[in-house]
Amino acid sequence: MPANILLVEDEPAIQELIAANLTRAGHTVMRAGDAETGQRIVREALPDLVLLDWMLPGMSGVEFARRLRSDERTRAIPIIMLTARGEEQDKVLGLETGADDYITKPFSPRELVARIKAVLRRRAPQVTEDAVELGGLRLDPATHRVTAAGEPINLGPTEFRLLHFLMTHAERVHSRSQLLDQVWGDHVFVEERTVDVHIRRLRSALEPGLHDRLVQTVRGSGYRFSTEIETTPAN
Amino acid sequence: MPANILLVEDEPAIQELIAANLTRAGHTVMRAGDAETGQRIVREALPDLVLLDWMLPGMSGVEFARRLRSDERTRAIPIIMLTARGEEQDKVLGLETGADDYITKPFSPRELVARIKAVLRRRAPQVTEDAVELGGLRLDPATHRVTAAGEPINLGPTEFRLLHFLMTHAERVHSRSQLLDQVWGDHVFVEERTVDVHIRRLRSALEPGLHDRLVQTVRGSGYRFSTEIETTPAN
DNA sequence: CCGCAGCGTGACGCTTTTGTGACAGGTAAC
DNA sequence: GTTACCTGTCACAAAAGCGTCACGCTGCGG
Repeated sequence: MPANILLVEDEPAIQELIAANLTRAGHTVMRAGDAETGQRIVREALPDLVLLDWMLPGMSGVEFARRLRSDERTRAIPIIMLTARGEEQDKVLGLETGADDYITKPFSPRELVARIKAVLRRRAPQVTEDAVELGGLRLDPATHRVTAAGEPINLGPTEFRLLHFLMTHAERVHSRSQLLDQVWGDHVFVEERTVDVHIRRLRSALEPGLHDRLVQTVRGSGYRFSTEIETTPAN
Repeated sequence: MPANILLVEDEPAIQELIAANLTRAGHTVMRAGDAETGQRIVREALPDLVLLDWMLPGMSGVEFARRLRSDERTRAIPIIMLTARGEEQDKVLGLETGADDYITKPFSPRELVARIKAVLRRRAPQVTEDAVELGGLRLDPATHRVTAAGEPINLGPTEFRLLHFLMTHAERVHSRSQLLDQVWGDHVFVEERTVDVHIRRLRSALEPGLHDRLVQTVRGSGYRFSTEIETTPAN
């Protein structure tokens, strides 16, 4: 679950260290060396989370947090306070000012990443996806199961996502490039023909000669999931 | 949302004051003047929440909290610490020991009731304390026992909690990070792969080749407890 | 009937994910 | 103290998927 994180920290060495760890964890990091810069970035970029040093030149972290909370657009942005040992009594104040969590320096990179994850998840409660039932097939994201007339069908992760997408966008034709974007993600780079191979694997996993017809080829365009089985002209 | 609340407070006047307010808010209040009495009540009555004075004769509040957390049955009970001004640095210690919140004396009755409500709501998705019976396995939180066809199965605390969660949320796939949150707790930071190890220990504790199949791996997603044994594709 | 572009298919290294055994602390009971 | 668990974390082994390729088939326009 990658996020845009604003790091407000005046100490360059610490800033660098933290940023490196966050990047390695898959997050995008924006940096600010002082509160003013931080505020500007917040307004312009609307980060998903703010990592905020307690001691800042010019404006204290608490004041920074207070301003974030007073603006409607930035009110919901989670804040994690960074405090040094010996400022511990301030943690309490930090929490009361509206920080969602705090970490005492020095901290382990793992703890930092874990707390970020926890805060982000707390803010964005997971949406439970509903099961799809179509053409005698049933696909349930919650249990990660696919069944045809009660009989379980074993699919690999990619096949599962592929079928899920096709079923939730049934009757529509999707080009290989569309499928790559939606199922693989728009950041990955794989051959378009790879889609063909997974379609094949998906078909052979479904009951051959029966449900595999639900996954149809549209020559020159792409693939489609359809409950209307194509009639093979008996010529 | 009325609750059974245990109040551990040695000062009679304060005890009386708090109890009156809680009762007026619709809660049931049990009182203890010292830690020993408190512990006994906790074990016997399993309150929904513990209001815990920081300074206690005999045993500190932190020690009290620690013991609560170390017992399987009382682990999930939320704790709110009561601290006097000037003990503020201890708040941090209190939080880190496992308290869910803290309140500084003197406090307003309204604040107290509000915080109680907040903590209870946060803990709201309480798992049932009833025995679970599923797939030939029986797990009883009350007696802390697991049996398969009458035969007892020995599990460590973590394995027990893990199995308990999986069984009470059967058929559903849980990612490692979800399991860490639900079984270990949000404030614990351990490697995700630790889940794997405990799954393995859990499996090998269950009857090999038989009940261990109930704990299933969903590659790329996580784990699942299911009575529907996965069909191994007969290739 | 031919050629060509599009698609199906089987095979094959390779990477990622998961299982497993071992180990160093830590804790509670003794 | 000592003993017997638990626990979290490794490193390594095993397994399962994945992406690509080469080749063969198919349908369509000439």
